[in-house]
Amino acid sequence: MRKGEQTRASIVAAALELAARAGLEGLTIGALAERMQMSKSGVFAHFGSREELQLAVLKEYERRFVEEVLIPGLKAQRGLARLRAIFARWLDRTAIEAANGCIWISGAAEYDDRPGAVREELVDTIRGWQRELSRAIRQAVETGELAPDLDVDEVVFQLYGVVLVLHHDGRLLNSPDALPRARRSFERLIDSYRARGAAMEARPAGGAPEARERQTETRSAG
Amino acid sequence: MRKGEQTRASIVAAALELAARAGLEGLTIGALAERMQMSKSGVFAHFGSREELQLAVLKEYERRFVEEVLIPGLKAQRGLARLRAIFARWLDRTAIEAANGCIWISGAAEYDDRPGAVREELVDTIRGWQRELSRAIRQAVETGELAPDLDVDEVVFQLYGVVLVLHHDGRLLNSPDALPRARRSFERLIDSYRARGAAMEARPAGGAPEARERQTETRSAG
DNA sequence: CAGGAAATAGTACGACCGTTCGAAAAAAAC
DNA sequence: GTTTTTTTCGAACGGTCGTACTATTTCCTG
Repeated sequence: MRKGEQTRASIVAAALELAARAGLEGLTIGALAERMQMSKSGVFAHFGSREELQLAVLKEYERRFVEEVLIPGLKAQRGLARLRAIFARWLDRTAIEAANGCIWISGAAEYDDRPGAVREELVDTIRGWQRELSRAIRQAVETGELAPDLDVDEVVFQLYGVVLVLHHDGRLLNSPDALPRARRSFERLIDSYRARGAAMEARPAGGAPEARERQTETRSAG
Repeated sequence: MRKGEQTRASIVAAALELAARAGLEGLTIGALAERMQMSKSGVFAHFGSREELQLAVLKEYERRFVEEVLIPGLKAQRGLARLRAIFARWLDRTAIEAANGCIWISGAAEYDDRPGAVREELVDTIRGWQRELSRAIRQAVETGELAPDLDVDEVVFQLYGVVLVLHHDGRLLNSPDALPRARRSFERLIDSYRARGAAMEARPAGGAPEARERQTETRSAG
């Protein structure tokens, strides 16, 4: 049964590239089969339905996203440094995707009105990512680097907006300035939320009120 | 030749509603004919091709957008008041579209990789709208309400991001807080670009982390 | 090297798509 | 009221889609 899983994985990888360009809804079994140099039914047999294929693509996309954006970002020191690291990687990835396309963003447009398993998976995934962002922001508040009275969800909202417009301008309008603008927008945003006055540098360890961090707990609904 | 134009106009109006939900790419002549209680070929004859239908929808959408957002906004006094009026109407319209869908935004995802007349029309229209935004911002600089050294295109970039994430969160994630968050994000953004005092020393952003005062209350999360 | 299981190919079906074409119906012109 | 133009219809075509079903090939194991 080893060959099957191997083939399936390479099909998903190819599907990921096709879906990045044409969207999850534009992903077609025929085109995928042609790209794999397989028959339609040969590809189909690995998933049983197109929807299952789309879900597999969505899960693989998330896996790579976490691997490329979140995991490396968690190596930075918790607080503003980590938030910066995560967001910088997110921006870089989105900018690269200006050549391909982000299936979360295209999927948001495709499935915002289309109920079903794909939409649910997409919503759950994006909510999960926003939860990770919230955590990073909250930690930057706890370290005293960001203002204690900020609205965490609103910061997430604004950060997401920066990424969306980066994708929009970079991909539809072919704006070469989009990436530096997104970076400056982030800095300006964070700057407006900086804690004022006392204690610019906080010490995570020592007499900190909260418990020790757990780096392995990245997702709640695994 | 009067009946024809009349029918065509009502077809375009119906197509606008269908396209708002399913996207320009999901707009189908069969579904449109059914909604109009006409035959497929009867609908088709008014446009000659699907692409021409999509272009007609795009143009009608822009006409309504200008009529509902830009024109009323121009009645406000030029400067920050006008910018506020325009953006407020834009947000309201986008929030309403959380129930339907904005074909500029869905179209951006659908056509960012698909060359053709529809994409060109979409890009031209959006660029035109961004140009109107630029003008309103520039006027607010000229009146002395916004900082003279701001990057107009970057403000447009950030404003567009707010609208995109409003649409995203409101429509995909069904977030009820999206609209007030978008409004506060706008106020915070504008506030960070306010002209400070009289002609002060010219120091662009980069240093001076303490230059801004906090006057918007961020803790009013209701 | 067998034999059974897993993986792939081939073919066909029904549904929908945009589009074409000629006839019927409706509207406008005279 | 008749003629001419415009508008609408109905049927059909070629194409692509996801999927089912049946062979055939390939792989793994005893």
